[in-house]
Amino acid sequence: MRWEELGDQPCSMSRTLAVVGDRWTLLILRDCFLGVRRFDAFERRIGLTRHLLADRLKKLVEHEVLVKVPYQQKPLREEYRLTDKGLALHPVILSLVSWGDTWMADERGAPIEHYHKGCGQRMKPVMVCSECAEPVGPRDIDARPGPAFGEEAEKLLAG
Amino acid sequence: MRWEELGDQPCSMSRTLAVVGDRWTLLILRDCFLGVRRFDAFERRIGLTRHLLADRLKKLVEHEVLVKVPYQQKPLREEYRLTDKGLALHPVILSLVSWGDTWMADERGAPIEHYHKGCGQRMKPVMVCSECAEPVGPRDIDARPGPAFGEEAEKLLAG
DNA sequence: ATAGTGGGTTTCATTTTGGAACTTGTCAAA
DNA sequence: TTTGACAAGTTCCAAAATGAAACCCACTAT
Repeated sequence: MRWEELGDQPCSMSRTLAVVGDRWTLLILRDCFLGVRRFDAFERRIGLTRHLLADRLKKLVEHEVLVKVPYQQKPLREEYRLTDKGLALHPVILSLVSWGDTWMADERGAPIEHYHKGCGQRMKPVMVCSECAEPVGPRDIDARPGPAFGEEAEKLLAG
Repeated sequence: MRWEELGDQPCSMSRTLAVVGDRWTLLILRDCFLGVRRFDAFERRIGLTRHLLADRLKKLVEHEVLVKVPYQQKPLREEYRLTDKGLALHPVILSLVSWGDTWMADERGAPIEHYHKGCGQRMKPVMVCSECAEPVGPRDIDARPGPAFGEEAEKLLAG
């Protein structure tokens, strides 16, 4: 299976990964949430080649995760900003960072500390249920195929 | 920058991506959370080549996200199970799936529906602050470099 | 006139991936 | 007793993606 086919799977995770499931793309998005907007800033901070950076930014714009917004005319210069669709990826970034803080830190602890502006305390993100607000763990969720789950995909459940 | 260097960055996200930042790896983990444990089951469900599957599983075992557990002798057969470190990736998988449900679904809706066993209702995962339990959005977090943030990395903040 | 900046594109060698066949140890059926 | 199947890989080769470096273009500042 190739990249493009991934997006056609009857699985939300496959479809998500078809858009952001790439280490460079996720690092670009991390920087977007930190306020980075320009081509050369991404290049310097992330250390990827211009070639790939141009390609990944183009794909993110095609998928409407980022938009190009002019910030100057003569010569035309555009910067990349998160759309609502892009901003909605915040929990993804947050959970990746949080896992790294907990499981991949060295003896000095997490490189970046996160403070919640609302309560002022140092925090970790926690996943809860939208309906009852209780924390959700790996065994707390029942996944049932809905109407959009194709028939040909049913057989995979058996496998 | 190559894969391996990524894990040496003073950034929890880079370190996380050095372990799981790969579309196949994330699809393997999705299946792990659905209870898949065997080589050929991963192969059939995900549709990746055995070559890559073997490579990705080996890396996940090296990083202690999965463990190999024998389930039969003569001939020896082993299955892959999530460790505590692996189980801790649940919020990552959940947030990826949830984003896909919201932003990549077709007109028929999400392919899989998620029910919270605790309250029985159809749910979405929500990120909240560990300290005050309020939902956290992109603008609600203040990221400050901690003691483990290297000096050479400070300059990136300016860029 | 020269150098610098921002945002790329081109070229080409090196890596990674996809696809398919082959391996090893064991059991079960014809 | 040959044949086939299963599970979990490994090997081989062609095709695709990546990394490094150079090049391009429209401006601006010195």
